[in-house]
Formats: sequence, structure tokens, C-alpha cells
Amino acid sequence: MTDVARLAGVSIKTVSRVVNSESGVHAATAERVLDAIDQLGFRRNVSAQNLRRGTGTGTIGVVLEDLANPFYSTLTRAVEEVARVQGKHVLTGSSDEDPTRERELVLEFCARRVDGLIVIPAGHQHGYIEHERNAGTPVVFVDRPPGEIDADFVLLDNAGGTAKAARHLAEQGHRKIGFLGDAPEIHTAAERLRGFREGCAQADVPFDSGLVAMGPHTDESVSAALDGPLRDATAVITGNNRITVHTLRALAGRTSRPALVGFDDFELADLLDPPITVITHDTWALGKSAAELLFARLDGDTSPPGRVVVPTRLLVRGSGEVVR
Amino acid sequence: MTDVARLAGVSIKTVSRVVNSESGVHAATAERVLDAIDQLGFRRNVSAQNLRRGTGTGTIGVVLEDLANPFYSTLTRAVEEVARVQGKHVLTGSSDEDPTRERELVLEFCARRVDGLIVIPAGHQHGYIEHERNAGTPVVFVDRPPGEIDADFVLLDNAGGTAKAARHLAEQGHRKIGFLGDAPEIHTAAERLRGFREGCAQADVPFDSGLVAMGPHTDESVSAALDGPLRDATAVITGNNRITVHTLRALAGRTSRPALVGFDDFELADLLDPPITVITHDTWALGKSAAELLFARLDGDTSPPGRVVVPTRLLVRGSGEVVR
DNA sequence: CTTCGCCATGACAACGTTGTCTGAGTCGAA
DNA sequence: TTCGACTCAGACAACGTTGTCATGGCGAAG
Repeated sequence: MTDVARLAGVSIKTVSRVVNSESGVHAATAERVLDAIDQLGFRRNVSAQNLRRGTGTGTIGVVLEDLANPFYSTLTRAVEEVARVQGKHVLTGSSDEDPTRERELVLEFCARRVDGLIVIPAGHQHGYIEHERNAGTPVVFVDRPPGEIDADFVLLDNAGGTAKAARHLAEQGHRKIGFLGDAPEIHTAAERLRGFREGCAQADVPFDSGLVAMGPHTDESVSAALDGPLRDATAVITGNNRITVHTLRALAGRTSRPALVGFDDFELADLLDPPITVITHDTWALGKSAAELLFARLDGDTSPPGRVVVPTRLLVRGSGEVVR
Repeated sequence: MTDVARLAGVSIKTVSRVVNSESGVHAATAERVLDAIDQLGFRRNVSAQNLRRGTGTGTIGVVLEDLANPFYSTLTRAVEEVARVQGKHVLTGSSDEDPTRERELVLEFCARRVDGLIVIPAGHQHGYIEHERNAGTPVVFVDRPPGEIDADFVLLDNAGGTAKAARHLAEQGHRKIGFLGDAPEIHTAAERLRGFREGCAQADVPFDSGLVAMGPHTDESVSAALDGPLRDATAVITGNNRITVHTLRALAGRTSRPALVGFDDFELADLLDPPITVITHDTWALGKSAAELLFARLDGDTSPPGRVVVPTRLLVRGSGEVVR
């Protein structure tokens, strides 16, 4: 800026005025300054501007589990879209389901003075985030609720989804329904199991914990679960898109396959044979709601923490209607 | 920091020393400072630090087309991973294939003083980026080469991939091979078409421009292309994962289907009936190479612009071996 | 008891901006 | 002719850090 000022033969303040399109600069002077800016390729240093102005940095942080997972990338894109119309940018970080990494990312983003945070929790302890919230950085949790603290969050109707799936399978005549879920420490996995249990109860189907396997997350372990505890199940509910895919792969060669309902829709589910019945939801809406909640806070909303639940829907395609 | 200093009864410089774990602070003093930091929830302002230090911001910018597309999100995740071990963070922005937006994002990121940029070009004109490169911000282009300027880039072997596909289909006895590609202005689309043409020539299959449709990108338009220009094709090559999926959907109900080879592998391709033969590549490697190139520049590598080509491979699964 | 050197600490400037205030010049009206 | 109002421009401080240099105290060597 000093260089621009020197080249244009004005003071840096005048350059600042031109850069910010402030009024009160003679047209000819402004012209000279703009020329100098062009000539030198000057670009305002946003960090310095933020420092001086004391306003936010125009950035929001998104801490998620794995950007390569379509669920999270779609969610992030939705956040980015909301941020864009607000003129904000998005800093992302993948925690890999590691609470320590989650924490590091959150604190790092706070040190970078993000205006707000959207966090998909990896851990259950978020007391550490209270300092930051008190310091004025709003935080919205997505997909899983925060632990220890009372804060905004946006969740899916996990239990409702699997309950619907269980009832649906019961209606199809199934009495031995298995459940393949993620590790039970993960909130969504626990909730989906709970919903499954409730759905069984509602449909008068016996809940058999022997038909439940929580945690397998490779082709091999899923296959082993299907051959082991879930051997006698005539139908299976899979707890997320990853597990559904593993299950499909495990079942691929087999002649007799259990009926299947998967949590999370996925591309091409309708083109498989049989087409896969799923519990679907609007991932985009999940991210959008979270972002909107966050921006409401940034706009000064100080109402008590909000909880948004995004509905899930059973999308019948065929795989849930096949009986062994 | 001033507050911490006051509370601990020291000068801000001492706080700075403690925060930076500099030597030469009495243990007892450091203890007092740390207590004060804890008590006040102080977090160093990284913007101010960067401003003062004059070193980079520890951030790299990634400008891509659409984060919700698994191809780009995987690529970004790979970049993030490389950045992580270097202690850097990632700022992302989706251009939506709009050159203006691409440019805005690049310039905005530069104003935020990112240490480097990874750009998946939306446009063909990148002269505007020279200023920034001269100002010391290295830029690596990915997936498509830059226009107008000479810079580092990492591409897929697009032409090689479709040439392999064409030869493969020719070996299967096909003489009327169609090509369904993206808009020809897009570099990858043009290259893949070129490769197709070359592959046909190599295999002595007549290249028929009547069997080529470039640009359709909805279920409907793809379906129309299959019913129109590509009506007589006994085999079809699809130019990217989006188009492959549209094609699969369009063909779903039909009794007689052309053989199919798709560019880009995709999840569940092996579980469809028939399993889909694809031209596959290592998306992660693409992102990783780009990031490594960028960090080499940041480490002071001043060799002439590098060009990396990531190989593609034909993965035979079945759909290319089906003859109408 | 000096003097030297080291250790712990602080004062101050500067990074690149911008808000506030002040000043120089111009113009029109009394 | 004087004065106020107005326009344009610059000086200066401050945002939160950290690099540089200075200072005071204290132990050891002379």
C-alpha cells in the first residue's frame, strides 16, 4: 500500500480510501491510484484489515469426519453455499473420527478467528469449546449432538428412520430382522439401533440382540457378521451408507439373500438388482439448516440453543420386499 | 494478551514468550502466565501473528468445481492430508464451472494471503493469476491445464484412457462405437474425445462423428442422445462419472443395451448387472501430486513448471464385453 | 568490592490496514 | 473583504503480535 501511495504520489490513507471505494477522493486522484494498483498488482491484505477493523475474518470453520465421504462433502457444500451469499468463506478440516484431532482443529480455527464453527463431533466431550463460545464464536453441531454442553445442533431423525424400516420389514412378514450398525459409541449408531428396537416393539416383532452386530466396517467383518450372528436373519437393516455397501458386496455372490434396508440413500441404489430400499434424508438440508442457524447467531440471535431435526423417509425400492 | 499480562503481572512480551515456548522465562513466571491464559481462555490471534511475522498464513486455497462431486472431494481430501503433515490448513471454494467465480475465489484467497493455491480451472484464461504468482503465491493446476500461462499442472492421461477403451471395444468386435462426452470446451472432454478418435484409428475402426454427442448432462438429454445420434452404436464410451450414471439410468429399462465403458470408476460399479467396465485412475494420487508439487514450490523449488500425468487404466468388469 | 557476564524481563517499533482528526485550499454569500 | 462551509488529502494512532534492544539484578571471577 505504501508502494502504491508512493507511485501515485499520495498518502496511504488516500489509497485506502480508493481501495474501499470511499467518497471524497478526487476522480483524477482515484484514477492515479487505480493505475498504480494495477501496475503493482496490489491486493489488500485481508488479515491486516481484519486486525484493524476488529470485525470478523469472514471465514467459518467446518470440522467434519472425512471430506471424501459424500455425506460430509455434500453437507459442506451446502454450508459453503449459504456462506457464499453472506460473503463468507469456508475453512475445512477432517477429524478422521479422532476427538483429539477434532479439538485441535476447533482450537486452531478459533485461533484463526473464524466467525463461527460448524462441527460434526468426533468425541463426546465439548467442554473445551465453551471458552470459545463465551469468547463470541458461535458453534453449531451437526449430525451428532455435543457432549457436556448446551449448544445448537442439527440432527437427522435417526431413530425414526430405523423404526420405519423395522416396521416396514415386519409388514413384509419378517420376524427375524438383523441390524448391522456402526460402533455404538457413535451417537447416530446408538440412535439408529434404538429406533430399530422401538420399531420392532411397535410391530410386535421380537427384538433379538443376538441378531445385532455393531462396529464391523470392512467387507470382511461385515461378511463375517452376516455369516455369524445374523445367519438366521431373513432381513437386515444396515446402519449407514458405508455398511450398506459392504453388505452389498458381501451378499453379491450369494444365492439366498436377506431382505435389506439401508440407512442413507446412495447413488445407483435404484439401479442395483434388486433396487435397494433405503432410509433417505436431505443431506443438503442438514448442512443448510446448520449454516442458517450459525448465521442467525452471527446476526445476533441470542435465543436459547436450538435443536433442529431433519426428517428421514423410507424409500421403498425392492430390496426390502424380497424374502429369503 | 494485554489482559493476560496484566493478570499475571508481567509484560505482554513475556506472555508472548510463554505462548511461543521461548526459552529464558523463569519457571514460576511461566506458570503464572499459563494460569492467566487458562483463566481468561486466551488464544493467540494468528492473523496478527502472521502480520507481524511476515511469514505465510499457513493456509492453502483450493478452488474446485463442486465439492459435492466425489471426484473433487476425494482430491481435496488428499490435498488436505498432505497439507496436514506440513501443518497447513485448507480453504476451499466451489466455482461451479464459472470462470468469473473461479477468478473471484482465486483473488479473494490471495487477498487472504494463502501460501499457495491449487486450482481446478473453470475457465481458459489465467493471465490474471500471473500477478499473484509473481507476488510469490505458487499455483498448481489440477485436472485441466491453465490457459495463457506457463505453470505447474497435474493431469490425468485422458486421451490414453479413452484410446484404451476404444481399442478394447474394437477387440470385442465392435465397429460402431459411440462417444458421449461433456461439453467440448472442457479440456478433459476434448482430450477424451481425441483419445477415442485415436483409439479408433489404432484399432482400424471407422471414426464416425455422427456417433458422438458432446454436452448432454441430464438423464433426459443423455437418453435422447442414445435414442438419436447413438441409436446404431453397439458400444458406447461415456466421458465421465456423471454421464456414465445418466447413461446407466437411461439404459436401465431397455432390453437391448450397447456395451459400455465409462471414464472414472465409481462405487458399486462392480455390483451392477452387468458390472461396469471403466477407465479408472487414482484420484487420491492426483490430489497428492498436486499438493506435493505445491509444497515443493513453497520449499523454494524454482525449477521450470512441472507437468505430471497420472496414468489411467482400463478395468474390465463386463459391461464392455456385452454385445447387443 | 569491583567487574564481568548471564539471566529474566520489559520498552518500543513495526507488520498493513483504517478510523479520527486536522489542515490546506476553494468557493460563494454576506 | 471576510467568513463559513465544503472538498480533498494527509498525519497519526491503533488493532494483536513479535523481533530487537535495553535494563536491572545477581552470582562468579578477579
